[in-house]
Parts: sequence; C-alpha cells; structure tokens
Amino acid sequence: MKLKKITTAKSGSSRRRYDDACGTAHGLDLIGERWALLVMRELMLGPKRFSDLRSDLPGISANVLTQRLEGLEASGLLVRRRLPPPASAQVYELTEWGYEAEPIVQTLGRWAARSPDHDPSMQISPVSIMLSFRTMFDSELARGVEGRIGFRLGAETFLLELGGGRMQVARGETAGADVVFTGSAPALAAAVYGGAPFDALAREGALTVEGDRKLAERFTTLFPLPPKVEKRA
Amino acid sequence: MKLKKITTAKSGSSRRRYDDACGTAHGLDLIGERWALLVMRELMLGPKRFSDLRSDLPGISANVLTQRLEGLEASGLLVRRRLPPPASAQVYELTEWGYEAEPIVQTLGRWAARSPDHDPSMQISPVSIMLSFRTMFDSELARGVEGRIGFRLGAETFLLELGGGRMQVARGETAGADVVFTGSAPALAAAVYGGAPFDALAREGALTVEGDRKLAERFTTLFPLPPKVEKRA
DNA sequence: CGGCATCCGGGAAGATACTG
DNA sequence: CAGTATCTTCCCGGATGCCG
Repeated sequence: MKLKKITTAKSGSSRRRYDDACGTAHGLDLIGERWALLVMRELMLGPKRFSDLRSDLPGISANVLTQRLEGLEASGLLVRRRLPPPASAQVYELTEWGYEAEPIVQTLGRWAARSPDHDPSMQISPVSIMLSFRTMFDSELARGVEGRIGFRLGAETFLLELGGGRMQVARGETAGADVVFTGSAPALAAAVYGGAPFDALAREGALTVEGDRKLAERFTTLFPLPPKVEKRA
Repeated sequence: MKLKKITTAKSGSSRRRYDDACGTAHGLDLIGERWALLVMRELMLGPKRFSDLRSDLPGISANVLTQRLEGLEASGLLVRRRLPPPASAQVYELTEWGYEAEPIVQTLGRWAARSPDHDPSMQISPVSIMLSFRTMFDSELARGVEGRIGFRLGAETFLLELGGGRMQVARGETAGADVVFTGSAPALAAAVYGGAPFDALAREGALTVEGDRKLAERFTTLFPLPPKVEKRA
C-alpha cells in the first residue's frame, strides 16, 4: 500500500508568517500573499464568480486562485455565496471588513503612479479602471461638473455620478446616463490618463462616446496623475 | 580555475510580475515581495545598517535581506550610503519617493488592527511602535496636550512632540524631554495599546517612566484602536 | 463548463555555514 | 560587520483530471 504524503497536514498551523506584533506585518499576513490584494481589488465593486475573477486577473492560475479564495475566506475577508435561482451560481463577495481594504488599494496605487517604470499600456480590468477613478478623483477640478456617466466595458456596466464636487462609482445600468462610454478598459485608460483623443480611439474601434460629448471631455480632466519620479541612470 | 555560476543572468528580464497596467498591481511589483514593505518600514525613521535591519526584522535571513535591498535600490526606493568617518559604516536610506510609502504602511496597519487574529503580544521593533503612534494618533483626543516625550528603546532613542493637537515623531536625543520612557518596545506597546499599568511594567523591569507622570498617563490615551471585527465560528 | 484536487518543474524563501 | 555560498523546504505557475 502506498503511503500518502501528508501535504495538507499542519495547514493552518505554521504557514509562513511574520512573527511581528506590528499592524503592518499582520496586514501582510492577511493580504500579503501573491495575488491576494488583486483578488480583493476585483471584488471591490461587487461579487464575482470564479471564472470572472480568473479572466480579469491576467496570469493567475486556477490553483492559486482557489488557495487565495480559501485563505481570504478563512481570514473573514470574503464569503462565498450562492446566487438565487435561476442564476444559481456561486459568487465570492467581500465582507464589510474586506470592503474596508479599499484605502489600501488606493494608497498603493496612488503611490505607485509616481513610478518611472510604470507602463500604462498593458491590460487593465474594468474594475481596475473604475477604481482608479475613485483613487485619482480631484474634487477641486470637479467643481461645477454635474452629470451621470455610463460605462460599458465588455460585459460589465458601471454608472458614475458627478455633482457638488463629489463622485460616486458603482456597478449599474447605463440607461439614463448623460454620456455613455462603450469599449475596452485600456482604451478608456488611454483617454483619461493618456490624453488620447476620442476620435482616434473611435477610429480604432476601441472606444465610442454617445451623448454629451462636452461632459465626456470634461470628465477626462478630473483625474490628474502625480509627477513621475525621475529615473536614475 | 573555478567556474563562477552566472546566477545574475536574466536578472531584470522576466522576474515574476503582474502584467497589469493597474497602479495597485504595479505597486505590488515594486514592494509586494515578501519582506519588502517591512524593510521599508524599518527605514521610515531614518537610515540603518544591514545588521540592524536584520536584527529588527525577526526571521529575515541575510540572503533575502540582501536581495530585497538590491531590488529596492534598483527600483529607486532606497540608496546605499557610506557614513563619513569615523563611523564609516554603510547604511541604507530611503529616497524621497521611498519615504512617501509611509501612508501605505499606515493604511495597511490601521486596517489590520481590526483583525480578530491580531496578536499584539509578539515582538515589535522600536521603529514599528513609533510609527504606530503616527498611524493611530487622534488629534481630537490630543487637544490641549503639550509636551516632549522621550523614548529609550534598546539602543535607539526617539523624541515625540505634542502641541496644538499635532504630533511629531523623529529619532532624537531625549535630553530636555518632559517625560522619558525607557525599556522594551513590546512593553511600551502593552502600556499604550494594552492598557497595562506603568507600575506592573516597572515591576517586571520592562519599562520605566521618568519625569511628568501625568503627561505619560495622558499620552497613553491618545491612540485609540478601531473596533475588532467579530470572529466567525 | 465551473470549481476545484492533484501532480510536477522551477524558483523564491529559510536556515546555516562560511568569508573578507 | 556585511554580506556570500549552499542546501532544503515550500510556494507559485502550468497542466491534467475529476465531478457535479
């Protein structure tokens, strides 16, 4: 009889931790493993299923995604829930505490935006770009701007509301929006952060703008990037 | 002649990265590796030498510390500098951009303080506890509190200044402080975050308080912890 | 097909020993 | 003191396969 290796033994006991009372170190114990924070990011705007997580996280393997979901669930950061019929699919949803991790995602993203090595021309997920609007929004620049902006990015739709120098972003239908962007998340990023003109993006078939064009133009100016760090030779 | 293994080949080429334009993902490429953020934390209050980093980071191996220092230097987050004689020792110092990562450390620490699994009775470094004061300081609670507080934690000394509802923390001599704490960082944590009475800590030889005792007592009340998340069964 | 479990190869982390 | 060399262990990433 073959002796089965007990690889799963001591699972929760002595996993690689920082033995440190510092809150930051404990935070890393919770969400410091590879992919963990990006899984949280993808769930920040609402629950998702396994396959959607996998396709929105370029390069994660099913193996690792399973482990991260288990770990985050064990830590109380997310729960797995079954959607009511007829959807009847299993989804992963952040707990209240899990949603409270958004400032971490934002602080890290804002800081990293100064990096000289940052390449914004890579793949970006719909949730990422919408979260980046929350992160980079400048309320001073948004004074007097009002309106509802819809986004159709692949299969996902979002609604963004501007008014009184404030902004709200959430999943939602685009019906009734003053302007609707339809296309890919990278193209939207190119328009907002890269200064790409709508016409060029439309010609490539990457992004279309329907509705209040003036509002759309103004919208792209509300998210200033911090100055880059100069690259040493 | 011994053939040297070219272990540094393809060093910068295809290290494990997230191929993602999201700023958060890029931030993880910069400081997401194991130990990286804790190395930054230890340097937040000023330069340190290799051995001090090693002894203040419980459990890091020299091997990994070397790699992290190399990586952080390559990313432009720290520089290695040689102290002028007679000290003439090599130290690692954060760049301006490196120091700007403090909000990340703080946001993560504040968030993790809600964890039901957090064990504050472990080892904590002098820099960690001083940084935690910056993180958890409540300016409302500090209205009307003025004074200079010194800390002698092992070989390191710090000076904290309170006044006008604000607080400053830095390395510095304790001479002229209104009250001076002398002892271990965990004991100081027990007093401020665990509510341990000074008498008990003094009896254990863990912490002594010299000077304005009233100010010392008041000081311990300025850093409220967020409510813990209830632990699921 | 979604949601895993299992096996495998490569590489990063951990521990220890050793060197200038 | 400031690392390097080496060895082991474990995690990550990819592939395959099971099972509802």
